[in-house]
Amino acid sequence: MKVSAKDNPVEFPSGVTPLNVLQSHSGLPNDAVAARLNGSILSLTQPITEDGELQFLTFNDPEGKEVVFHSTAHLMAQAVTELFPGVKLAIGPPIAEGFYYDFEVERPFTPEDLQQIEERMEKRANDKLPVERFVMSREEALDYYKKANQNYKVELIEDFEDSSFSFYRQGDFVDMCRGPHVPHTGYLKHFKLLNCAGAYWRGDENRAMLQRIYGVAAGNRKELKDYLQKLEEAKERDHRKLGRELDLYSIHDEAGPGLIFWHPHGARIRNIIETFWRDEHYRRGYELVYIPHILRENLFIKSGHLENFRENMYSPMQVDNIDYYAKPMNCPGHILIFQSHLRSYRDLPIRYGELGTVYRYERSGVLHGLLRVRGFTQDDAHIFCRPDQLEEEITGVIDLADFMMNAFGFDYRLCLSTRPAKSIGSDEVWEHATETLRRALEKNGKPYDTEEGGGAFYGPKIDVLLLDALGRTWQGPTFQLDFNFPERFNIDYIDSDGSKKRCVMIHRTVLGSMERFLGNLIEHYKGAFPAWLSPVQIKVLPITDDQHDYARKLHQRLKSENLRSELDDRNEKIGYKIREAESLKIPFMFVVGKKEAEETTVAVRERGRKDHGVMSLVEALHFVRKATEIPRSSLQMD
RNA sequence: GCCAACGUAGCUCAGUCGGUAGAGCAACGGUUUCGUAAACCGUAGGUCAGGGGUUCAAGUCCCCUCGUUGGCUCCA
Repeated sequence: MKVSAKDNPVEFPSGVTPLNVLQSHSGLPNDAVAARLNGSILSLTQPITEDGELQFLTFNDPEGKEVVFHSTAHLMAQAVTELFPGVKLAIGPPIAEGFYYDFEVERPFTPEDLQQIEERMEKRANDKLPVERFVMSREEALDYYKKANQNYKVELIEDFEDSSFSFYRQGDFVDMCRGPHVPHTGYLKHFKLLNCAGAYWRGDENRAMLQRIYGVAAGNRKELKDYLQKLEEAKERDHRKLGRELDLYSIHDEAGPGLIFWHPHGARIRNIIETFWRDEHYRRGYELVYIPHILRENLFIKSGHLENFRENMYSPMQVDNIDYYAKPMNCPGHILIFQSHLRSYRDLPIRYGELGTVYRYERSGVLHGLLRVRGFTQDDAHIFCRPDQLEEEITGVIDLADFMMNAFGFDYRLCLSTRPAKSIGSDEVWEHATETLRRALEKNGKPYDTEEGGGAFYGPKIDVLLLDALGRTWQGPTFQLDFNFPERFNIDYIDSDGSKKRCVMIHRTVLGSMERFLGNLIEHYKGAFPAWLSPVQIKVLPITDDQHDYARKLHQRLKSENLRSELDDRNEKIGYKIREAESLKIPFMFVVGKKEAEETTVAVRERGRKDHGVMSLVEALHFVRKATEIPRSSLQMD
């Protein structure tokens, strides 16, 4: 049998293991955790029976990482099995940043349990128990798990058609698993259990609630430390913490959970973004509209919201014996405006935009700061167009979203979601629409992912996933094609031949919602907003009382230049004022002492310990202007 | 909604065995007039989330409700 490793073909007897190869060759990674042969991933101890090129995988390869995560999940399950006799095992897969395992136990795990489990894991890792693969027939496997009273495993087997199943054994612990795994538990050195939580069996809320333990593993001590540090940094960036510290917003038990109160500084940022948003939409041929917040029941019957979205809607209020609902979406309102006239093919496309506030009932357990709320303002728009305009419109929307993401410094990924199992409309229409989206994406040139079956029931969509400064992704803007509303509402236009034709409708946001976007933005910038967004751009800091007159005049001058300035004329030392301005993340500080007042100059300090020295007023204004400029797109207007 | 943990001053947090509420910062009043990340002295601030129970006595133990946090499910 011929196996080549590192472009070095060597004959090996059939049944050689990657570990053998590793030991008989120099120059191969000594930290390999698994191998790849002809596209499939192998344990290092798995005998090779076919020719091919052998590659070794370390923790730095995605597949190697997965193997380590998975093996660590097994190690944890072993520890839990030993410490909690009678525990039932469910599943324990690797996930993007670690692993988890679901258990059914007598009582939920406590933080002390986690520590104990972790200690037991370390012990078993030190034992360097060999991890051995073996196979049982379907009947043997079923019998084995039935006898062991492991009903979740029994259910898993019953759901598969396979005639045999692979198992892994380490010490006394056995788990059914596809593998592959590390050769022995001594490979697992750097791991930490993070938290435990309830999780439904198979994600179904009607089924048993199991206890899930999450953990993380790393290739070495430093990587583990770095990962834990990243978690700490995420805490420092948390928009709920910064929102309070920077006095941006609050939520009140008294008023209701999930409802946001924007304080002056938070409102200031939101206002800047909204003005920016409106200007850009007018520039791009959108018309902005306003619609009421409560609408009659019949409209939501017609739209299908009461049928499909009722559980997310607030209970109705009765007026003159008719039910009115707070709107959970803006589309029905925009459709009514569209339908207030007969529309010609020449009128299209019509783009109605609105910063439209909607109310949705969200289950109490899902609320989260600004990111998941019950009342929020979507940067919504609905585009009504002819089928032949669809591609150009989508292209325009992608371009607008790109502009927005760049303006706020977000990197992003695009994702195309196709037809889900439960959906309306003909295959032909779906195919055409999906292809149109795909063409627009191709033309755009940026890479994109495809999520098969991820679309809405009424049409395919493109999602924009924001990547923040920590590399975390957030669901942001979304563009959805809709075949449902045009049918339900008979949204038509008169074509050039005088016949009625059905419109195509696009729902889109380019930020997501103001609340969620602001939340993302706070975390992205760690509260240190660029000057154009900063609620306060300049703090004027007189050194002693003698400069108060000059400082006040300076502050007034800055305000008259449309700069957002605040004056700190409290009786405090300059170090104290600077410290506070720094912690409030104000971009510029104009320090004025005796010298500056006499010479009509300012000592300019920039956020982050940068002293730019003394400047004339004109210079200082010029300096600040560059940073406070509002981004504009270089549109080719025709 | 479900599982778990948590809820003490505006914020961050102490509070032992059940014995009657504490610090730092912030606020307020003074003193100080100061050159790039915390001057000094003083004052005030609490229905210990809310309600019920056990007890001679509850921030502390038990139950219920509300809220928050981490997950599950769902989503902008």
